[in-house]
Amino acid sequence: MRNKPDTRSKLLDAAARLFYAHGISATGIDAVIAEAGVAKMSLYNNFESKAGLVQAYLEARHQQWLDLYRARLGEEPGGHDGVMAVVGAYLDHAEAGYEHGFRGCGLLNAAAELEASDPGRKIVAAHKEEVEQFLQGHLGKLTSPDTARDLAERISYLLEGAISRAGLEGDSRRLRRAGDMISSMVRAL
Amino acid sequence: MRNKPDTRSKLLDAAARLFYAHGISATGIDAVIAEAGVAKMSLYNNFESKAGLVQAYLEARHQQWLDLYRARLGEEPGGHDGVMAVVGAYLDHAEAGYEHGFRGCGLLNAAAELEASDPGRKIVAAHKEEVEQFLQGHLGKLTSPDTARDLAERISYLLEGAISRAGLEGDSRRLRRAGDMISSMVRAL
DNA sequence: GTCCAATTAGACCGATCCGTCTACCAACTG
DNA sequence: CAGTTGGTAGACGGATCGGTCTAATTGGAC
Repeated sequence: MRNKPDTRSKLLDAAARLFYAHGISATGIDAVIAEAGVAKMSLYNNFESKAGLVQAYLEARHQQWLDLYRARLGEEPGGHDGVMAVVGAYLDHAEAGYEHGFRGCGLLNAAAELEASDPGRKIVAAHKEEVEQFLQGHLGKLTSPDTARDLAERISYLLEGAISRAGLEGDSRRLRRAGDMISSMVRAL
Repeated sequence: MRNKPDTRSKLLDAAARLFYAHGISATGIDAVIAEAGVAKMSLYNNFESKAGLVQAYLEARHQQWLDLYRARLGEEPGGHDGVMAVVGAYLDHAEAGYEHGFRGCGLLNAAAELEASDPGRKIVAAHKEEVEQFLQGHLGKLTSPDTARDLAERISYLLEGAISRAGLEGDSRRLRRAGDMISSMVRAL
């Protein structure tokens, strides 16, 4: 195996930057390899096609969110803290300092330019479903299963709506306001 | 002036179908004119460029939403009915029977593939802001201005989040559930 | 030192991109 | 009638698209 700089990672990082900033279809293969500083054949050695690179991008983005979430999540968090760890992961993503500006949730943006039948949409749908499950788990410590389920759904909508509107405006303020709403909803349980 | 079939409308309708179903960058000019059944020069007689066509698409989509909303809005609606007219417009869009499937809010999807600096994003941001203002106006009939403002913001997030998740799943169920949440929130005022 | 697998730069492919241009045509206006 | 307007069909251009290929080079593993 070759040593560290890791061609595949360079490609994935470059693709992530460009896909997020300019969109997926607007980003050509040549732009990705130039940004990665890598030969074109290296892309096709590591990924089956552009679609394969997109798939890997979606999965990496999902994993990144999980990492942010786990970093926010202490051990044995209470219900309120657990919910706020989810909110915190959204805030971290929004405030990550993108070169070309914050443009909302990368996974939602990607899904928005994929055909209805594209398997990438399922990845994004599953990711959002998993986030809702995390919320439901935390809320279950504070209230009945039925209430936890309903509230998790409601909080999911608040978060996704807030990050969409925040993306349109280019900053995280609306996400912070949604976080405040969510915090007080959970505290009121 | 030429008579009815109206070349410009044919182009705008064709562009709307293709842009919504396949995304904007993935839709070429040649596909648009083929779908419209129109010569290429007719596109450039009616629009400055593809970007101009996109701009017109965004404005038309905004106008369509306003039409759906006004159709739902009786005269002198009460606060609850007014809010539910907004919700109804979202539902109408979701259930409009797209050839290639429901894929969420066309304006959010479009914004998702526009650069942060693209003027089209401002159109979408302003549209969402206007929707929130409508909500605030209706809620103002039922409660204090401060509460109306806060609740309008919250309902906006619920709606945008619900339509995003509904789009990922390809049907309007999540939007209906959000509508139920919103209805009971407003009734509780 | 020899081998091997990964990487390199870049030529090359056919297809498609957005946009321009020409030449012709149909319908309405005066 | 002549003139104007907006449409048609399609060739054309240069750029870029995703993807393949070759030939030379690299850096361990043995």
